[in-house]
Amino acid sequence: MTPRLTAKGAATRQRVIEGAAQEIRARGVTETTLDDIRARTATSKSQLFHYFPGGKEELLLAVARHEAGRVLSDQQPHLGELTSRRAWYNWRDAVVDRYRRQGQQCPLGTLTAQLTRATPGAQAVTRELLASWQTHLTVGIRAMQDRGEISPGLDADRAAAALLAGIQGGVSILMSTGSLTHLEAALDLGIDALLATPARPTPTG
Amino acid sequence: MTPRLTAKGAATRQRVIEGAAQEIRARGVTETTLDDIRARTATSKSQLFHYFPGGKEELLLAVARHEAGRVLSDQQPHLGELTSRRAWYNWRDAVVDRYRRQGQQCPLGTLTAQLTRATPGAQAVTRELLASWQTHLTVGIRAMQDRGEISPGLDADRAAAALLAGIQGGVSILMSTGSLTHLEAALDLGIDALLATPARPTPTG
DNA sequence: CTAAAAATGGACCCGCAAGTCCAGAAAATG
DNA sequence: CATTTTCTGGACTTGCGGGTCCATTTTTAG
Repeated sequence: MTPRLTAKGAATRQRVIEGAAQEIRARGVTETTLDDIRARTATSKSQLFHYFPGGKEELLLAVARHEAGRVLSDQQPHLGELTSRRAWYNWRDAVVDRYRRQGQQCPLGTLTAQLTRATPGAQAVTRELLASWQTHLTVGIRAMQDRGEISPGLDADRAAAALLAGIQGGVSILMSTGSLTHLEAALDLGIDALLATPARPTPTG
Repeated sequence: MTPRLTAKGAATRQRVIEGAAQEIRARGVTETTLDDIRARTATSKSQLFHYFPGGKEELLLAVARHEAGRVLSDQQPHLGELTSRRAWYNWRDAVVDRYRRQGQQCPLGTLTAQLTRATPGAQAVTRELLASWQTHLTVGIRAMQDRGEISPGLDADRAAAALLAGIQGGVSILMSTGSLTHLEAALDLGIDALLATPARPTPTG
């Protein structure tokens, strides 16, 4: 079934995925044809189908996975150590920066939008990405609660969900308007709401 | 240029738009062909091009406009009179309800994602929808500020932007996971944050 | 009632892009 | 080495779907 890949083969396969990702970022999923990918990655039609027997759909899914991986790694190390107010602000800046750079191209969003209907696998990619992202946030909130910087009464997971929603929405608005203001507002107000929570029952003194 | 429409013609045109919207909701933009629309609306190819000389793109744009209109009207009358705490909660419920009903089909999102690259018009539709939506929220926040229920120091427009982002993100997560929790969390925490704002500079006695 | 304009039906064209196929080169294997 | 497997090139097929065209019917207008 799955033919063993030689080093060369694995390299080619990877080259195709990355080239496809670039092409999709540059021109959009719907506008990208296998021939475009073929041209950019200096491969032949038979290679594409050799490494992705499921055709375009399988290739797009691989690209989606690739892009999903980048989303979180681009937020590291900040996302992994949300253990101080400072760390939260650093993370915020990393997120804003990442999406400022990315601009209006959202490969993953359009990819999944494109694939969701067809493949259950694509939906899983998004689902896992979101879950992992949210977990990181929840862990961060809990850490702050342990340090007494956020009220222990707050539902960490629910707060993380809301914050994540704000980010997603900010990004999606960025896609359609080109403006970062919503993303920034969502992050700023979201984090402020978290950190403004009285740590302990107002231990003033 | 634009041929005058008879009553019959206008009706047909409208039928096509609504049928196309249904088809797209049911099967997704990319999967929907002119022939599907033709079949569902009991029209002929020539009619499609008669009423939408610009072809599929023009038709999709019309559908996008149609769907955009529904987004806000579905939130009325609540969205237009956010002048009490009660009203805010009613609006919240209306939003959640609307998207619960819509489920994982987001015609507008996929439509604009599909069109944005091509037409500047599609981007304008989204932009205007978001702007109008946010304005309603801002007006509501200001109203609450006037009534002394929200601190006058709060930046109403920025808060509205954050809330809107949360909704957008909640919806987009709903699309990819089928779960309403994020939308609810974003709305609940967002509104709570607004209404929890001390009305006046803590006039405690 | 009649001429013009609009509405409709549906056959047809055409290009594009996904997918197939086979033959030949390169690499692994023993 | 030999031979088996993997990798590569590229011509070819094919179907689908957007778009065109024209003939016919229906409606409007004077």
